[in-house]
Amino acid sequence: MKNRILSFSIALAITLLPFLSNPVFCQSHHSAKATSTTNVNMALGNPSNATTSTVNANNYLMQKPQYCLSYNNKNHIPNWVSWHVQTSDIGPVDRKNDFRPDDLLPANWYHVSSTDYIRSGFDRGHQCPSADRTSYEENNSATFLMTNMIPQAPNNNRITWMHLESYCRSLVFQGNELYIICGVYGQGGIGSAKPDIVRTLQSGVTVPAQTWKIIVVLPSGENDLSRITTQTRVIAVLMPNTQDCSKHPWQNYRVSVDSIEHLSGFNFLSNIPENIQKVIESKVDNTPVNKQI
DNA sequence: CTGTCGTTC
DNA sequence: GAACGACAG
Repeated sequence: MKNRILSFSIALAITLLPFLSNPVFCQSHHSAKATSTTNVNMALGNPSNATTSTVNANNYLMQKPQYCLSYNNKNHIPNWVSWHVQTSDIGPVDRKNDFRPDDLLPANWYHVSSTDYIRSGFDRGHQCPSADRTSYEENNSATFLMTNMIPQAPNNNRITWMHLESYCRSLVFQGNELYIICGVYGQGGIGSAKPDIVRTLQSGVTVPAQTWKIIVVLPSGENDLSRITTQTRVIAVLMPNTQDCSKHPWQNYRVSVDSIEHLSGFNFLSNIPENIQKVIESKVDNTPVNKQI
């Protein structure tokens, strides 16, 4: 009996240790300024008022140490995924490639599997990128849950979108931390299998028409949203989920946050004071980007 | 030319 | 596990 309790305690400690030492998770506890939420990954707000009620199946909130999302059970893809990235999130861990269903979805819902995208002409496109979560194995592994994936046209995913992801990481290495949120809009994309518009994969997963992303750039520092001012750089893009997306670099797809709000009906950056939101959401980023990334 | 990143099969 | 494409350096 004694041994059992002892071995259970050890098992518990082993289970909890990586979790408790995970900087992403720990930081979520002292993001004092994040008002309605304690998770650093959605510190700037919950753009669709997603909830953890299973009744709210098409706007179902999932909070993970690595990222947060609103899941759409009708479309079988997330409405949006939100995360925070800083230098400590990027480490030595190899890409795990363990694409798999997300067991944390309610048991009676359809669980998208890794094979649902097979031969569809669309990539299993990460929302929170693998390369933004390489500090610990479990953090990288978490990005391969299918609730973090959308059917993404290969040229969108591997070229234009990836260049923006790389550019974001270069901003982190230059001494910034980023609050990122991205998601989908509409239905019907053009993948690599045929030149026609595809509305759903054979497995029933919705193919979005557009992908969008919003990046708030802050110099690395204490996790305090009061540092966000009218001068804070915000990059927002909206691009087609098609193969010819890559005809232009991501810079050409820059828009205002306002325009994505009008399109989607979401309310972004809602934890920032209104007067500041007003200014930074109406601008279109025009910072020159030297390299072709 | 090698390394990185995101993929497919 | 092998191979691919698009870069960056």
